[in-house]
Amino acid sequence: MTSTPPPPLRADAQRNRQQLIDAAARTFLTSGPDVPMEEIARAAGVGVGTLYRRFADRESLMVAVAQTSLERLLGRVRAAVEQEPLAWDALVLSMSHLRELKLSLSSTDPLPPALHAAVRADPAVRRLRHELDVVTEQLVAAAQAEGTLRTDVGAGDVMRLFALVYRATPTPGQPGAERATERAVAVLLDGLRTGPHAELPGPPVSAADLGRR
Amino acid sequence: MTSTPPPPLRADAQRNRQQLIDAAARTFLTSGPDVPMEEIARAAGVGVGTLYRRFADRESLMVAVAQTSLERLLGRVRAAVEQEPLAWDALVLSMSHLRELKLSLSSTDPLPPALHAAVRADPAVRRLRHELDVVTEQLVAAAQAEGTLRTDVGAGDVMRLFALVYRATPTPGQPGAERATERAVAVLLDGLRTGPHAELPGPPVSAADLGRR
Amino acid sequence: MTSTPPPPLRADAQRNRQQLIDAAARTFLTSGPDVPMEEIARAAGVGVGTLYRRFADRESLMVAVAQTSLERLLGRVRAAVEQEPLAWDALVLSMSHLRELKLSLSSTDPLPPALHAAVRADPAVRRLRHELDVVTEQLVAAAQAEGTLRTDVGAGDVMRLFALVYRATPTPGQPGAERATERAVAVLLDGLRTGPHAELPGPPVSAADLGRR
Amino acid sequence: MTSTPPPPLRADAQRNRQQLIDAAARTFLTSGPDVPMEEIARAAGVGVGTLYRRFADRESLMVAVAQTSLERLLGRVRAAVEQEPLAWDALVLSMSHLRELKLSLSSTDPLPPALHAAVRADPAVRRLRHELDVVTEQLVAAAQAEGTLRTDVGAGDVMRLFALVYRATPTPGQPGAERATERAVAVLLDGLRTGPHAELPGPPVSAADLGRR
DNA sequence: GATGAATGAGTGTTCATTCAT
DNA sequence: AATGAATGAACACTCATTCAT
Repeated sequence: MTSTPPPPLRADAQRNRQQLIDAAARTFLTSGPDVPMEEIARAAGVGVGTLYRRFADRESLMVAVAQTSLERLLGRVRAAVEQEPLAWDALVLSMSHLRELKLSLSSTDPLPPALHAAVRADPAVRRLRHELDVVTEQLVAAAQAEGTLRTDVGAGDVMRLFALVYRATPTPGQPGAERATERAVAVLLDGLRTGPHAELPGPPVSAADLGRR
Repeated sequence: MTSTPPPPLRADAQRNRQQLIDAAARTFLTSGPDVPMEEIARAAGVGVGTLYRRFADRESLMVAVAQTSLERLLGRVRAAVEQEPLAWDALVLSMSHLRELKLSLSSTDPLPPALHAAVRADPAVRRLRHELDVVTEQLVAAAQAEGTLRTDVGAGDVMRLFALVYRATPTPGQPGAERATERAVAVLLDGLRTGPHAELPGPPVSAADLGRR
Repeated sequence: MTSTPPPPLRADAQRNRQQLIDAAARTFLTSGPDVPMEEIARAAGVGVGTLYRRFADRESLMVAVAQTSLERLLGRVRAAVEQEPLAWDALVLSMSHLRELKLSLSSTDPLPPALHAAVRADPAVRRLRHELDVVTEQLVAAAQAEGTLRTDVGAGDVMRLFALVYRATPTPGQPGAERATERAVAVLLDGLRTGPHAELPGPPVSAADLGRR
Repeated sequence: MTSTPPPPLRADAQRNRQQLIDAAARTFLTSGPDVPMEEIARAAGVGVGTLYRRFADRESLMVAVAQTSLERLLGRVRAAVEQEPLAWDALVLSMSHLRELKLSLSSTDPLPPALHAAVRADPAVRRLRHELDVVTEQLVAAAQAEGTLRTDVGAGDVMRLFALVYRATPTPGQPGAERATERAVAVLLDGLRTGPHAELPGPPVSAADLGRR
């Protein structure tokens, strides 16, 4: 309707907005995607009205949360690439950050279908998702080139496996659950490492394939 | 309060009850544990009133669904034990049935806490769960004895891994997703098979440990 | 619609019907006029279907209860007239039976308006009510003639006063409440007995006046 | 759980709250304690949501109504004490206000047991009720001292008698019913006034005894 | 700009009444 | 004729969203 994009928010408004997103992320994590909007507002220390001033509805809020999470993840993956000499280590470290992402990586989430679709359709999310795919593909290729990662898997296979395992971790997590998740990841890594493995059915799944469903 | 247990249902009511449970299982699967009760009733081809006549509330319905699923799973696991000469194959086959079970294995599910607790507290569920634990422990021990399963994992580790992987499969599942899940399982199996693996953190997780959280 | 009145019920059906009415009376008393029909049926030891075969709906059932109660009351009043030499005593004894009548004397009851109206409109109830009015008027006149009852009250005044006092008695009644009701009645009687009383506002209220509202 | 009591309501909300209570009182009076909440809301000119924002459920609403009514009654009783030179007159005037109170004096009401209990358990109601008891006891004692009230009754007897009589008055009340109630009260007063009365069964009932059941 | 009050649609659950067995 | 299963309308209560202050 309006032809001018909204002007960038003033610094304090920007900060304010980010606080809302953080509160929402936290609240979604602890109480699921159905939490009353009022609870989110309360967690952010503002009234519902204020929340709605920034985000038209639950959908836009969730999209914003997803954007933020993906940005953060992407940053961490890039940092891992910088810091870890071995691509395998960078890959494992990167994937470990999926854990905090339950809400944003749409392929792994039991979001109500409408929300799911909205998140996936958001341009910023798509762009971030694409960048993440690219970096992960590079990492996977590098790890395979250095001989640490089995060569019959694609970035899609890897992402999916980690997403599945991390997804069920109960957020606050008692020590027992933490340990159990670590063990599951370790088994997974043994299955992914170069070695004497059985043949996998079908061709490797690329990062792009993942999103295609 | 009442001294006589309710008499067994009339044959038609019994059939009807099972239809409701099946419809509920299907509907929970496709639309999550929050589906309107009315939708479940519709899926079963009855009015809400009928649904409520059989099940006092959503909770009892879900408990009934869990019981049924667990019974079915247990039956299949036992059949697998009978049929497969190799414990490894029996174990893999057994676990593959977890796929249809998203709702009943409480340790793997994002049920609203109240429902979750109700399911876990139900005596019949507890009993079935226990029997399942026992059989799985035996299977795991047998597979380790025959040298196919790595010896540093427990039945809890195995159940959890399969539950995680199967859980995310969108039930009706397009071919692409099917294939991706098969590949994920295959990688997992490579991680579980006896072989040159990295050391796992902590002691094996038993089936009972799983339920303990 | 049908031009022939229903044939009198067979003896056993008649008995059956009366059992239903008694169960209903008991249940209305203990659980109010809104008790689920199913509970009434259970109290009578039959299925709801049977209840509905005899009484088209809650309304007819309540009318039947009212009829029965009024009949019983009328019988007792007549017996009191026979037995008590003093009209005053007969009156007091008669009125004491109002206590069991909470549901039938429409003028004293917080029935839902629809039920209230239905009961009052029923011809049998009207007839019984009228007979009761007649007898009470006679009793009142006799008591005034014998000099025991103050002469500026009508049968309507008397009935209303007793109805009010008895109405609040909690049905199962702990001893304390019983005693309190007895005391209230005694004060009332002191107000009704011939003696040095203040003048009452307006003319005496007849039994017929009572029903007129 | 919360360490800060809710802040006082904004002025408009305060007004609104009172309107809701008044509407509820009126509606309970005319349509019984089971009226649809929606009807109460409509009577107050607001949506159901607004009603529920102020009162968590029917219970809290009824408690609020009871509080308000008791407060009003207490105020009137105290005013009567101030204004009437004769304790007898103050007592009669006080009691006449019970008429508007059907819902709050729990000992006289056919509320569903759960509501009844909730009202009685409310601390504010208990306190008001206690204050009312105290004042009434004083009034009764004064009237007995001045020789107008018979000495063998307690405040509990008096309160109960008036409550009974006033309770049945249909609130909007046609002239006939008004008059009939006045006559009933007059008879009652004749029974309570000092004079040649029959002996009452048992000891006087105090105000506290009333609440004890 | 922020707040929280108001709205009303949506869903769980109950129960009067009907009807197949 | 008796039973109790099925139906659906009705009501309590919740919460996303809008709007007056």
